[in-house]
Formats: sequence, C-alpha cells, structure tokens
Amino acid sequence: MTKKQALLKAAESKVRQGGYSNFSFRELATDVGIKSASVHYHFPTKADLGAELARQYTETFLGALGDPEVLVSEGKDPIDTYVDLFRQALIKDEKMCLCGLLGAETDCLPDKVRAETKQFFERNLAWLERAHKLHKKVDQKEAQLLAIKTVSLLEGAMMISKAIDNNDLFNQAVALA
Amino acid sequence: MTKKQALLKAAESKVRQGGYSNFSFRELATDVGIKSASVHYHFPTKADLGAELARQYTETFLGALGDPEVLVSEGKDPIDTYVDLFRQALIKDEKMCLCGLLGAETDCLPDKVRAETKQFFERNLAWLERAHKLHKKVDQKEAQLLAIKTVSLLEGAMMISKAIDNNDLFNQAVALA
DNA sequence: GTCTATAATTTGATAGAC
DNA sequence: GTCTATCAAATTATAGAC
Repeated sequence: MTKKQALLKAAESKVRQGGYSNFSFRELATDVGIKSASVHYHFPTKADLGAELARQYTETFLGALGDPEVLVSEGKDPIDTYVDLFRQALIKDEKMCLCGLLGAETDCLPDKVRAETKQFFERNLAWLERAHKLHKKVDQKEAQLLAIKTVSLLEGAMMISKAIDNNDLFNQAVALA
Repeated sequence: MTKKQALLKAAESKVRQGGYSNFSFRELATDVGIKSASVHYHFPTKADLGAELARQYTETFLGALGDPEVLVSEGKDPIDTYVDLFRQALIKDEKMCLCGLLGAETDCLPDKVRAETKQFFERNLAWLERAHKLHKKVDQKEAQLLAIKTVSLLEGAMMISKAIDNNDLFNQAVALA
C-alpha cells in the first residue's frame, strides 16, 4: 500500500469514529511513520484529504455493491446485498458509515468535502432506486420512495446501534415486517 | 434567561451543526457576552457542559412529546406527534437532532456525554414502544421492533436530508406506505 | 460571577534543506 | 518524498484579583 493510501486508511478509521475534526495531520503522520509536514506533500490541505477520503469511500462502497442487474440475474435480492454491506460496516469495523457521520455534520464541512458526501447519498439513492424497480417491479415513483426509506433506515439504525452500543438493534431495525 | 441557559442554548446550536468538537468555551463566552474563564464557573469542564446539554435536550424533547396515553385519549396518533417533533427540529431549526449527531460520534465522547446520549435513545425507545402498543394494539415484542424502526428511520431521514440539502427527502422517508 | 493573565498543548500550514 | 524548524492561531483549563 502506498503512503497516500495508508494515510487515507488511517483517516477513515478516525473520521468514522469521531467525524471530520477527529483526525489531524500529525496523528495520521505518526500512524504511517512519517512527519506531519510530509502529509502536506500528498494532500495540500485537510479539506483535500477529506474530499479524497469521501470520494474513495463512495467508490469502494458502490464497487462492493456491484450491479443490481447482475445481482438480480443471479437470483439475489439486491436489497439484501445492500443491507449486508451496512451490517458488515457496523459489525466488522465497529464503526459508523463514513458519509453518515459526515452528512450529519454537513453544515460545518469544507465545500469540497460536503460535495463528495452529498454524492455518496445521491449515488446510493440511484442504486437503490434501480434495485427496487428490478426486484419488486414497482414504478419509478414508488422505487424512489423505497430508496429514500431504505437508506434512511440503515443510516439511522447504524447510528442508534452505536449510541446504545448494541448491534442487535441494527438487525431488529432492518428485519422485514 | 440565565447566563447558564444562554450558554447551553449557544452550545446546542453549534453541536447540532458540527458535533461535540464544534463549540469552544471562547465562542460560547463571546456569544453570551462574557469571557471564557467565566464559563468554567458554570461548567467546570467541557464534558460537564456537554453532558448537561444532552440531559436538558432529552428532557425538553420528551416533555414536548407529552404522554402517549393522553395523546391517544385525545384521539391523536402519538406516532404522528413523534414524527412532527422531528420534522420541526429539521425544518424550523434547520439542524440535526443533537443526540443523533452525538450518537454517531459516540466512540469519541467523554463518558458522561456518551451516557446522556444513550439515555436519550433509551427513553425515546421506551416512549415509542408504549405509543405503538397503545395505538396499533400490537404485542410487546412487535411494539419494540416498531419503536426501533421508527427512531432509526427518523434519525436517518434527518441525516440524509441534511446531507443532500433537501427537506423533501425527510417527508418522503416518513410518508406512510 | 466575572475578570485578567497565563500555562500547556494541539492544530493546519509553510519555508527550505536533503 | 521526507525532513527540521517554525509560525500563528486556537483550545481546555487554572490561579488569583475584584
């Protein structure tokens, strides 16, 4: 892994625990074994690092989801795949969704970080809309509503499971019926 | 309003925008017209202020909800009342739920702030459980599930509406069917 | 209750050598 | 790419006067 990727990885862990303000160039530098001045070589400003972090997180997340068309053609329910990815983020990493935390503090983010955070949700909604249309055969408008409800429920369930410190809550929140 | 209440009010606004790290004693002091050292007279440490903030927010929130039994006896759906309180927080204040934001960054909070944040959700779940049992006449276990789903959906819908900067999303997320 | 003064630490960022 | 050195600003907190 390149130093740049190691810096982003260290930053992701910290932001997913305490938000945008919960990492400093000095801490990241120590984590990867360089000095804070060197971090500025890879990322001119903190906002640059934050924006790149959100951008890569979005890419990785959507990449892990795959194409809803392909999932359906394999006989899978794409919504189950979506829920499982959130579950994994919470249970395995024991952390919030990066963009969930950033989204909540959107008013205080640098412009470019806020823009990337917004993109995460726009692309997630687009993915879910397609998934719902394919799987449940609902119309456009209904698929849109279901997409909004799905991502809202999942982000909220993550947040509350963290707050109460009980992952069972997540599973109960996302259980059918 | 006492200076102490004014300080808490100023802190609430800041935390609901950017989280626990988004207020400093100096800023609060300036907002209410005193010096930062004087803030320590009212709140020994930042954690003390944060804990008191979350505690009062919880009290005010549950106080505004009222008793679900009374609401039902007046012919109201207590869940509608609950949704409306969240809607008001988002639309009128243009801010996240205080404890939603704090809950998301729970891992990095001082112990006493984390504890008060947890209480907010425990008491909200208890309120919703009673409300669902009264209104929909479901059994205990089902009411518990509905409570978890309700608060998850609302907190998540707030977060995403903030992130995408479109309050219509909130209304779509919480719309029935 | 509020002030001045100050301490100790952390932060984001830059200049310039290697 | 990474370093040393440094800066200006901000932060939480305390001591002690009024």
